[in-house]
Amino acid sequence: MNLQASSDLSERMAAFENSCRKASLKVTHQRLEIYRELAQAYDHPSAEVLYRRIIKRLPTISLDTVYRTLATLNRHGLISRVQTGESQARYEVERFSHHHAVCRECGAMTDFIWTSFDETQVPATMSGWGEIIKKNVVLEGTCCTCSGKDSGTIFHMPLS
Amino acid sequence: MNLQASSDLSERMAAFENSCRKASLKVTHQRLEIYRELAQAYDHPSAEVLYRRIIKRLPTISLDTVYRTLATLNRHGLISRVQTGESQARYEVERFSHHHAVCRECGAMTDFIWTSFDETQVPATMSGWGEIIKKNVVLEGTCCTCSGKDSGTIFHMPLS
DNA sequence: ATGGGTGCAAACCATTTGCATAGGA
DNA sequence: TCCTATGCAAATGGTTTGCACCCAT
Repeated sequence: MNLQASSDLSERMAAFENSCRKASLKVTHQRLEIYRELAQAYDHPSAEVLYRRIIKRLPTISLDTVYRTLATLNRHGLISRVQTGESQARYEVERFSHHHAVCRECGAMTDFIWTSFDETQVPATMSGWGEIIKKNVVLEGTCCTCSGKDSGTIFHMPLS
Repeated sequence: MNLQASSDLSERMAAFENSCRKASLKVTHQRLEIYRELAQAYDHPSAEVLYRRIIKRLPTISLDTVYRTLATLNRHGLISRVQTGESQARYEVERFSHHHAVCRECGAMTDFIWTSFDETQVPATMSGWGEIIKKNVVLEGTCCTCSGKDSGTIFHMPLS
């Protein structure tokens, strides 16, 4: 999953600052830390999980700010809220087009790439629906770790 | 969208009763009415929306029972909880394999069939993930009604 | 300087739960 | 009869909001 080396984090942070300015969002210390943490996370963390990680470096931040910032960044398209059946909303920085597989047992969410799907057209019956912004696949099932048949071929990141 | 005539509703209710017995769930008046209402709904209603519809026929039913019943039926696979980014969970009776297009403006959820997608295999990288139970496409965007370019080719059912 | 952003605490609201009763098996 | 399901009400928990202060622009 580590398709990007951590060395380009500063590059991504710079891009984030630019995006903020373009959207006339103030570049605050809190927003930088929230984005940095999410950009480094590969487990689609919830607001609360993110908060627990950030508070170690930024002890004065409040959970409210994390909620508000995630909502703001999502509204501006800088991050994505991920659809899940769980009670807590989860977020990610979209590094490239990908899809999700969610385990019904443990909630682990695995990214995967499916280029040939990305290139297909939606069926003709949907051509009149409207403007399609995202086209994603969601797999649901039981991951190998939970079914006890872990083959070790898929990387799992625990949800802290 | 009305692929099934209402005349087969009694048939579906009978099948539902059988499924309940098979799962050793008691066939109560409330469960029958909740299922009947959901089986006739084409707008993926939330628990509350469903409750407001059912109470007209069954004035003594409580919202809790609707919540509890939806959770129970979902757990047994008799109905499906639909993934959405909204705060309220929405449900449906799966009549046949289909996918969803969700309008970011009005929340309308449109079903569509995509047989060729249903027949495709997931990418080889996911073969080791685990047991896949569902494989669904979610489209997000702006429906024609909201963008003001309604062509009238897609049927929209308002919520509530 | 000034308007958006933050922290705090209180409010909100969808959903869940404890408990006594009612009704299906 | 026995145990599950229901109704009521209170609790829960993720998320949002009002308000005063602070800080990036």
